[in-house]
Amino acid sequence: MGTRYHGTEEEVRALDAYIKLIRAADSVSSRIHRHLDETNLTITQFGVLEALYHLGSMYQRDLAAKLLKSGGNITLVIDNLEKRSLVKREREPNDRRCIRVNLTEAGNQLISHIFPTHVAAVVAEMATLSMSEQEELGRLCRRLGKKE
Amino acid sequence: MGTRYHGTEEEVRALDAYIKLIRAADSVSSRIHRHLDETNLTITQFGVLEALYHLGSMYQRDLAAKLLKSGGNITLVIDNLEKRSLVKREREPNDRRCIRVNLTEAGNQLISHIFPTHVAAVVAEMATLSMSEQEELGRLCRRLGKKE
DNA sequence: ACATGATATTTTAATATTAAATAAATCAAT
DNA sequence: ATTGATTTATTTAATATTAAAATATCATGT
Repeated sequence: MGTRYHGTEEEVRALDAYIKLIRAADSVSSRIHRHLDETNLTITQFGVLEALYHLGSMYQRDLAAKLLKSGGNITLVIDNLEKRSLVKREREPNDRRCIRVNLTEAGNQLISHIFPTHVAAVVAEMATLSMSEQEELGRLCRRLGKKE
Repeated sequence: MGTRYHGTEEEVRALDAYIKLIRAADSVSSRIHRHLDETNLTITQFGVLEALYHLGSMYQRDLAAKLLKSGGNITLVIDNLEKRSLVKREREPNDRRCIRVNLTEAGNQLISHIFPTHVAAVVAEMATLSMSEQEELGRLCRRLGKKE
């Protein structure tokens, strides 16, 4: 009972920073996305709508790359959004392997309605840190994420 | 096509820091846990074994709280670990609602074998940042995570 | 033209994850 | 002591997620 890990200073510092990073991302993200409850959107579904809203219609391949998800996953997420008529598929004539995903009118209405709420939630959540601290966090995280 | 979000400075900074935080946590965690591939353990399964290894036997309730997962999820994860004989369940005599989860000998062997690899991966990954940067990241993340 | 290889999507099988409903055990309070 | 509320674990239903296999399409080189 209670034998916590005792490593070198370097190890303890790395483990500590790592666990705090994971926990912060987890709890911040779940608080920020709480407003999605009313819409019955999952985080990934929101991510798809948001990408289409800001970048225009996209291939499933590009959605997968942008959202860091597998192709099979995107297929299912698009299926579920399509069932709710929030997006529609369209086969690309020039390259019939590809499928272009578009917002429907309903999808566009929904995301344009909830995106400002999302921004407000992000701002409120990050306001725990000062402006310069947010910038510092961004710098550190970018270096950590950008490895390969 | 390509209409990126244009908000106030405050909004852009918050959104930027937020997305970098999420991406860093995601990619760092997936790189760190790559070594689990050989063991066929999922991240949550690893989390359960690690908690039991360092804290001793625990109730499912406490595992759920520590790993920030729902009770139903923990039930399934323990099911799958139990199938592989890595943990065992034991009803608590004093309070028969509770179930105490223990490492088996095989579970103990496995986690004590892979934990040093895990630590090495964390150290290597976090070495992108200097010691003081790791500490700064930890401080910022702790404040962000600790809200409520 | 045809074989080969690469790419995009879908499907399948397994686990994760949550919310909600259920069942069992305990606790509290009159 | 009995009723009522709380707590713990399980089950169920739905979506997420990945890896791997299967399909379909395109591109290339001969």
